[in-house]
Amino acid sequence: MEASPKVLLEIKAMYPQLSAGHRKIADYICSHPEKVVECKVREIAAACGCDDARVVRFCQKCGYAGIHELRSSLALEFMPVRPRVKAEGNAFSALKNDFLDNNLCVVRDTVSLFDEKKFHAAAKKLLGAGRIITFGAGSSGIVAEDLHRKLLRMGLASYHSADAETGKLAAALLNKDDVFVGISFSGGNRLVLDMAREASSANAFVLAVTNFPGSPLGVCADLVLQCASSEGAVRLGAMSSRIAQLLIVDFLCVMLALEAPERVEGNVIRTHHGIFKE
Amino acid sequence: MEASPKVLLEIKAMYPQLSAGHRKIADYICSHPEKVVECKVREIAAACGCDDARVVRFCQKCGYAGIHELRSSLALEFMPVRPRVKAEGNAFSALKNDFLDNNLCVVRDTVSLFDEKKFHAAAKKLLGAGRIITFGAGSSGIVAEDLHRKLLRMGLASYHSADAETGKLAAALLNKDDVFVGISFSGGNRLVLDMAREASSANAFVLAVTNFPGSPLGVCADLVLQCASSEGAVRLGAMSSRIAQLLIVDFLCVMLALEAPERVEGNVIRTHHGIFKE
DNA sequence: ACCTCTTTTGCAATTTTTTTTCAAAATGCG
DNA sequence: CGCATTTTGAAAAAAAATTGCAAAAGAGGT
Repeated sequence: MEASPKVLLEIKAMYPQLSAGHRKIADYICSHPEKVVECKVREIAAACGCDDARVVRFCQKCGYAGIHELRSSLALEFMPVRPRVKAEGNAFSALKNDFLDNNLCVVRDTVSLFDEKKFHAAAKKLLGAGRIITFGAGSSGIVAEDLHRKLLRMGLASYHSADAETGKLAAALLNKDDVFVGISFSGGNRLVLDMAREASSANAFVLAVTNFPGSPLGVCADLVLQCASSEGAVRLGAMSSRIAQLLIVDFLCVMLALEAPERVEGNVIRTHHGIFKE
Repeated sequence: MEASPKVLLEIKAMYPQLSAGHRKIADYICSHPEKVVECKVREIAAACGCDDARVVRFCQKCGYAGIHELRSSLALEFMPVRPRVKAEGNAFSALKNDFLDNNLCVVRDTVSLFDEKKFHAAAKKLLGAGRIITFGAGSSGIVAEDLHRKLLRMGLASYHSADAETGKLAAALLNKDDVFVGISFSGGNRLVLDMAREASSANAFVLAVTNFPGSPLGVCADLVLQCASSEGAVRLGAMSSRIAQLLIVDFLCVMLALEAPERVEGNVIRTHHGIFKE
């Protein structure tokens, strides 16, 4: 899997500023970039059901002088020989590469740990839940909040409080049809743990998202979704763990959407329409 | 080391059958293949000290209909094949692969847009700021909160409120040494925009994190850090955009740490110690 | 809902680029 | 040296890309 060429990224970034007709061209180009190189304007226009003038104007709107400039910019991105001058291994690009590698690694490792049975079970539990409480401390808190938001969006009775005391109170009031989702990198955070135990003794189902299934939280949970941790050279706050946790939340939502498509239909559509209004 | 493109090998193979004038063109093309893509016939001819007709005839002699065919054949050699066919497996692993690809793509694309000057400038502004306010609506809100946390951790005077009214009030009270960080996928969210404008007219520095530099937020900002958008097959809420935004926040923090190591020393240690307590 | 002002669009004209034609010059060959 | 073939550049022709313009569509403000 390759990174997309900058030219296409730029075009995608222009999307909101484009008219419907121009968007059609943008779509076509992004999904068939090779056509830009091998076809004449006329043919691209035909494929997009419009006049050539529109294609040319599209190029101009995207900052190119015309089709020729777009063509060569696009093609040149792939030409390896290009400026040997790029031999510069400057500090910034080295840093960038480290950062990239580190994050790619987290994504790959976390996804590779995805387990069908566990996600399936988690999705089922959540969909059948009476109430759901999500909680995480520190950086994991924002992940908990994100999950909460997504659950709400699907019409599930989710609750989230950043305040541990309030959350603990709420957790104690859960019952056996309910689910508590605890998120913690280490699985050892006291606030999350207390809440999980509270929920557990109220007979609620405890779902844990953590890097360490053998941690106190993992042990106390009924089901653990595991993140991969990466020991990046640069470690500053909880950088990559948050991303791994979010990947789990995202994938969990994909599973929810598959199990209960009716809950998302409307939302997906609404999201699509709303993309450019947020 | 890369294999030479077929087109060039073919040209080299034609060498013995070429006239002196044509050999000159062949040499030129083989040593500057990118020129074929980016230059007009006229320019290539000039570089070879001949008329354009000769260049066209050269192309024809090599078996191409004209310069256009040579151009596209050459460029196409480098364009990634688009088979896009993914290895089969069960439905779950297919889904997993899609999900993985999509996320790897977001990471790669976003990192590829990292611009040294911009990050440097952003880091400098933040370090020199009197006060900092971060804000994002919806999913971007959690990113804003995450950034806020990290800034605080470095001892910077950051402020964040999830409530737009309060935030707007705070933004209006900024002054020229202060920074407002607005985060929005589309760059068109009204709440973020209002706040950014408020901050802007108070003469604060406006830093935007958005996928669309040309959006209202991007335009109103003094500096834009751009995320890459991905057309995931699965689009549910703002999945990948959040991750792209977090990558930017993370990298920004790496830059801050580089520019002002003294601000992190203590914290990094504290963080390391605290990992298993969270 | 209505009107104004801006943007988008297709057509046709224009300009630019590529290709072909043609006659002169060069080259090969006996 | 002279004929046949190839190569060449200038200019004509064709093709492709771009621009101007007026009509249509859309956005924004009453």
